This record gives sequence, structure tokens and C-alpha cells, in this order.
Amino acid sequence: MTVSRVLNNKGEISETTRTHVLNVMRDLGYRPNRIARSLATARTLKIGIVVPSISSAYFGSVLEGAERIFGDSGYHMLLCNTAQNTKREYAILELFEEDRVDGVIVLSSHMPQDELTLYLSKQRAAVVLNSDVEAGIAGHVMTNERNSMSLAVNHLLKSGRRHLGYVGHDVPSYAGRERQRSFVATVEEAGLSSCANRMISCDRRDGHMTARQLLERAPEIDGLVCFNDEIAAGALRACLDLGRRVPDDVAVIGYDDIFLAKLLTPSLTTLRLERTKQEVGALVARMLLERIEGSPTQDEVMINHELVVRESAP
Amino acid sequence: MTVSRVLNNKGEISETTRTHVLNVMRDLGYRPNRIARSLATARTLKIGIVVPSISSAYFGSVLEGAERIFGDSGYHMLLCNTAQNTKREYAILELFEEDRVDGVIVLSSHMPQDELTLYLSKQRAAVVLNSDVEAGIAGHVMTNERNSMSLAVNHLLKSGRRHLGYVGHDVPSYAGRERQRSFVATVEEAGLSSCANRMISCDRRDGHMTARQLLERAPEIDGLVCFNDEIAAGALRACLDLGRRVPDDVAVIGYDDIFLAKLLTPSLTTLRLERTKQEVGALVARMLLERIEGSPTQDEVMINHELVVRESAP
DNA sequence: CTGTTAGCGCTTTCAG
DNA sequence: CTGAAAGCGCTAACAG
Repeated sequence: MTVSRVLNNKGEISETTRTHVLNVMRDLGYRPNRIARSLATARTLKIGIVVPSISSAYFGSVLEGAERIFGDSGYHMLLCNTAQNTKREYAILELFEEDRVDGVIVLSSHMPQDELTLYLSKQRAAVVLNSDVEAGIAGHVMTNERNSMSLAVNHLLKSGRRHLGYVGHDVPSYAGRERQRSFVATVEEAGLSSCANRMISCDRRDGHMTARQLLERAPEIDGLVCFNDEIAAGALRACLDLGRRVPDDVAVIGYDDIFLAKLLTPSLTTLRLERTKQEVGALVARMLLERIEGSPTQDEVMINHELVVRESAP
Repeated sequence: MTVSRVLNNKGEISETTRTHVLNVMRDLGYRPNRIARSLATARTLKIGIVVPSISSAYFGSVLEGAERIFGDSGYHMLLCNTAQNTKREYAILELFEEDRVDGVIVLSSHMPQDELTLYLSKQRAAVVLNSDVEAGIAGHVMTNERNSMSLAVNHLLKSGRRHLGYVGHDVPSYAGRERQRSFVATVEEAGLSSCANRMISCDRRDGHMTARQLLERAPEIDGLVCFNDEIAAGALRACLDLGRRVPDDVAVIGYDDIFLAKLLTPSLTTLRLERTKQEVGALVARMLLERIEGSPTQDEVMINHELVVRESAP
């Protein structure tokens, strides 16, 4: 049909018919049917996104950054929440295949490497953030957790803390594993006594109660690193409950520098990515777009954290 | 084709051919093509969602609740962020028409009523949350702002505050308008002196600076209501800057009861919906599903707030 | 119970 | 430059 030609302004068309078509389209309130177009072209302009939790301040910001890039390129995001449920993660990835999405983004997957590799290898293009997947299958953005934890622990050591504790996140994930492992390793390297009984983990909503348990069980703790800022905020409150002054008795460090971190009292010392969360989202989105177009310029990007020193651990 | 029949388990099929088909499908790694199916059936199983800001703690939770319902019913969410940009809101709604989504959800629209009505009338089904749209066009969930603000103001009055201030949100929205209007009205009804020069508004990220400005300009303020908890957290911090004790010198009340509200110091008194944000999302989703199926049971739901009294305004 | 046929609304190729 | 025709992978209606 000629109409198709004017819609996509390709091929040669006389200006007269062109404007005529445009007028008729307007008068009829015509809207092209994108799904018919997708069937014909085998491109959907849809990106499937798998996220463990939409309501998290961290993922929300990352998604916002990605959405901007996709929106500008005419792509739409199909967003699915795994609610930390691995079974659901499988199901979603399969549905994305049926949807013939042009690409997939997986944020902080809970799947084991071999499974994720298998599922992503069936997708047209994929980029993951902080997830374990075989090289070559997907673009890979990850955070340098060895480095970040070392910044945190050494900062505490420098201010004279000797009894460090860690409150982790109780779901399987790349960052969760790496932070915990790095905490243990860094503390050992410093030649401190074992911290094995000063570690605990919890759901992201349970920082308050869990930190409190930990501080009661190990009252010698004078420095606490938490998996993220929500948990750290709970820890701050737990210290208040127990009459432990922050930072005098216990110093607290979180992760992510969420918007409210600086507004807490005491304001929260935290590890912030060297790029904003929006930029990370944008980066992931751009990497995916490159892969969709078949011209990936980079397969792996590692992002460092920097320490934002505030009142809770000066 | 018979294959279609087994996929949708409809029509009568012998068990033998059925399992045979299933086996072949598995061996070939076959995935049905949902876009072809959509073309044929004129149903996409896609829901378009328009949200002012994905990264907000409030919308994130609402979306999470909606996603659960949609996921359970086989629907996927197409999520688009307006970034508070009305032009983008138009564009998104038009793209959703082209995507032939089965329904649309609009959260806290910035569009004027007539425009939103026009755009939504072209959609197959629509539900809005806190947005102005003509009756009959879309399902409507809204919060009772007259009531919520009255709870806040009267709570402050009861504790002896007489110089009330308000920090609003500087984008056009139903809740923004209604809260501000209700604040003025409620204060007037109480017979207090005008609060006109004790009001200010700001971006959701600027609560700290803006509250500080306000408190410097109107140092008599002894009670402050804020449009949301992020802004209120900034106000708490502004009080600290200025040496105003909370709640002794100034009482502060926020809105939404975001997760961190109870972890702030002092913990934040806030207005919380009678249903959780997840439930509100689920409600909106269910209302849309009913409309898609053509059997809406309710056109309008009004939700009240309740006051959660914490340390910042006891 | 199972095979055949005609579209769904577009793009693409090939003639005119 | 503009029509006509085939086909994307499915569903639905109709025969067998």
C-alpha cells in the first residue's frame, strides 16, 4: 500500500499524495496498528525488563534512567516484577520470548548462572545488571563489590573501630554474595579477629529488628556495614532503641545513597556508585540498543563505588 | 490448525493427538507468537501504564500491587514515565492506542480534565488514580484530601499549634491542588489568622531547602504539613539546621507513610491510606480488568487516610 | 474429533 | 511514482 510508504517516509512519493494521505488519516482519526506492523517486520520495539522489586528506591531510579533512553528511541518497556521469586523469573523470561521482545534487561537476578545463561541465550539481545551469566551471551554491567566493601571497612578501621559487623540481604544475588564475601575477606586481611558471629542477614524491610538482634547478640560491635540504605536506616533506629550513640558508640555505613540517606538523623554515610542510578539505567539501556542493532561496543562495564562520608560514620 | 486448539485447550481433542502435539512442541523448542495471536484476536494482554515518576517510593509500591494482579491474569504492563512532562503524557497515550493495549492506567495525571477525558475515551478501558476525568470515561480511584488534611490540621490544633505552614508540591495534580486548597480551608474554618504567607511549594527533591526558606521567612510557624514524606524528611532536616526542635518548637506531618517514615529521627507523623499502597495498586488493576471484561462493578472508589501519630507530631 | 480456509493490518516485493 | 499481491503466525468458522 502507498499508505505504508508515507507512514515510514520511505520510497519516493509525490508531495501531493503525501499530504493528501496525511489529511485523510487525520480526519479519520487513524492510528497505525503497531502489532500488525510487528508481525510483518519481526520487530516489536518492546524491551522486556525483569526486576526483583519495583518498589525499591534503587531499582526505581535505574528504571527511570533506562526508560528515558528507550522512550527517546521509540521503545517501550514491558516491566515485570519477580517479587524475589525465582520461579516467576523463569516464567517471565519465557513470556518475553513469546512476546518477541527486541531485547531483555535483567536487574539483579536471583537465578543461578547456568539457568540465566540458558534463558538469555534464547533472547534476541540481553543486558544484565549485577547478575551471573556466561560471557558473550549478554551485555554485563556490574558493580565492583570487592572495592566498595574495602572502602567501607577501611574507613571504619581508620576511625579506630575494631569490632565490625555486617547486616546482609537474605536473597541470593550477585551483590549480596559479593558484599558478604568481601566483608569477611577485608576484615581478615586487616588481621582482625573473626567476624563470623557479627554477621546476620534479613529482608530489606527488616533492618530495624535484625540489626537490633545483632547488636544485642554482639554488643562489642562498634562499626556496622549494611547491605543497603533501607537496612542501614533500620540499624540507626536500632542503635537509638538500645541507647548506642551513632557515631560515637557505633558507626553505620549503608549502600546506594538513596535520596533519603542524607536526610536521616544522623545523616547516613553510604557507598554511592560513581555514576548516578539514572545513568546506570541509561547505560544499560544504551548497551541493549547497541546489541539490538548488532554493533555492541562493549560487553562488560564495571562500576566503582565512592564513599559518601556523612554523620553516621565520619 | 489443530495446534491452536491444544494451545488454548478449547474444542474437543483426543488425548493422543494432544500429547503428541505437546511433545513435538517441546522438542522443537516452539514458543507461540503472541503478537500474531494478538493480531488475530484483537486482544493484546497488555496494559499501558502512565506514571509521573517511576522512582517515587509511592508509585513504586502502587505499581508493585498492580503488577501482581496483572501477572496473575496473564497481562503485562507497558510502563511509561512522563517525568512530569505533560507533552510526553499525550505522546504516551497515543502510542498506547497504536499498541492496541487492552487497557490503560493513569496515575496522578498532570493533564487538564478535558484533555485527559479526550485521550482516555479512545482507549478500550481505563482507570485513573487521583486524576481529573469526566465521569463514565474511566474507573476512578481517588483519595479524600479534604478529609486527610482536616485530620492533619486538627491534630496540630489539638496539640496547641496556632501558626501552621504548608509545603506543597509544585506540579499540577489532583492531590497537590486538593491538599493545598483543603489546608487553606481547614485553617480558615478553625478561625485562625490567614496562612497565606506560610505556604510554599517545591519539587519533590527540594523539601530541605524549601522548608528552610519557609521557616526563615515565617519563624512563627509551629506546625508544618508537607505534601509528602520526602518533603517532610527535608523539613525535619531544615528544622535541625535552624535549631528548631521537633516536635517541641515545630511539629511536622507528612503524607504517604513511605517505608522510611518510621525510621527517621524523630519518626514521622504521617497520613497513610486506609489501604496499603500495594492494595491500592491491586484495586486499580482489578477495576481495569473488570472494565476490560465489560462488567465494571464500581466506577468510583474514594479512599480515606488515617493519621499515623509518631514522634514528629505527637 | 481434525483438516481447510479466510482473514487480522501491516510491510515488502514486484509490476505497471 | 503508485498499485497489486503475497505473507508474517495466529484464530475462527466451516466442512469433513
